[in-house]
Amino acid sequence: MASGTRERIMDVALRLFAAQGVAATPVTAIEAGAGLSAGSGSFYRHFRDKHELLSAVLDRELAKVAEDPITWVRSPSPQRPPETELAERLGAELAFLRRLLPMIAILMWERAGPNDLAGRVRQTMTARGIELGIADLLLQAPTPPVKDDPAAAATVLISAQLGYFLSTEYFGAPPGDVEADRFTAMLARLLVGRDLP
Amino acid sequence: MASGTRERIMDVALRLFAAQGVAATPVTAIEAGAGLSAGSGSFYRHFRDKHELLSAVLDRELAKVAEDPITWVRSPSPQRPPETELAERLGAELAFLRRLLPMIAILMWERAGPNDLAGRVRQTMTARGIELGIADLLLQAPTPPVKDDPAAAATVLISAQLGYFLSTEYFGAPPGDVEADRFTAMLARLLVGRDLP
DNA sequence: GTCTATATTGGGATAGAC
DNA sequence: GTCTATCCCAATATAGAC
Repeated sequence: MASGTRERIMDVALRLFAAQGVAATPVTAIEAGAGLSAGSGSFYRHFRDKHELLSAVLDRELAKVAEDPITWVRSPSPQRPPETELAERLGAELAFLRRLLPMIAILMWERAGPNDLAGRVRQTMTARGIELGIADLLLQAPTPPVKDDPAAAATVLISAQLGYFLSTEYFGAPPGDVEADRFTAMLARLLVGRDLP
Repeated sequence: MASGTRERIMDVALRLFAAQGVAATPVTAIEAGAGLSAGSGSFYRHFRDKHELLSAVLDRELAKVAEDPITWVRSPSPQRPPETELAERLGAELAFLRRLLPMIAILMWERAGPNDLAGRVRQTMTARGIELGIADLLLQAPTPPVKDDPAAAATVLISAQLGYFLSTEYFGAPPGDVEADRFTAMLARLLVGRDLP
């Protein structure tokens, strides 16, 4: 089918937009990447302009991410220590953020844009339970600080994950060159607060 | 002095670059903002091209930030509980990040660029003790997790700060709408781990 | 639906007068 | 050191043949 072209255009655009920004990605490059002739306006048979393309790409991607469940082990052995379970969940969450990365990258570039990109991405992150789904797990092993203010604890958790992720992606390395496993393990340990004085 | 123009150009450029990105900021806009005639090439009497301007702006800004000490209370009353002191220090750190914001924003936009922007900003953040200066404070009140792996704990700390900050700046709101004080207080509490089971 | 060709604009950069 | 004027190119978008 010839209208797979539209899909191919969106695939390429997502990749290029994320890699170099919307402004820095000429339509000609998108055409080339989609197997069309570089200077031809063939692109415009499929989208009115670049902005419409951007919208379409984001909608499709957000929809995909929204469908695709976070794959983490749904506590198969319910007797494991809570910090282990939490650490695993945190790892899955980092992977989920990695899926969102292209959109986050675009968001950074298009901050000033007319579309409410921030809102749209934020909504997906929220809806996917990145924010709220956490709180209930925290409540499984609540240390006093967490019990006092679960929302703040969840904020610390999400912030740490997001910061670690963005630092790795944008600065090329995690803060302090600590690998992901070590990071999530520590974060889980601090939240669950086992071995204490 | 007429060569204050160069400084004015850099001032305007920093603002515009941070607000809308380098690519989206035409030289004409910079000229206009600096009080020069919009279409004139007067800009080029001061900088060879936009890339040189970008470099100059970053260097100047990084130098400024490097000189300017983080203003936090250097433990005036040494008997305060460590989580209070830590919370204060975390607050000062957030303010410091806010100073770095324009450069972080530029970094996000210019990720693909030829200059090693990421490296330069990262170096400043590191040099300023954002990474290492933390560890010693942590050691003032080391909970077992922190004692076991101070580097990982520091990474959690920095990541949380960075994530909270970026989320606020780019998504328009902190994760979970928790204000800064509540956030830093919780982070400090989790790290210092006072009241425990 | 894709091509070649082209109109058109916006922005980077230079020339030369003042 | 700033101006006016201009060149040049890259990129958007369209026209019309196939």
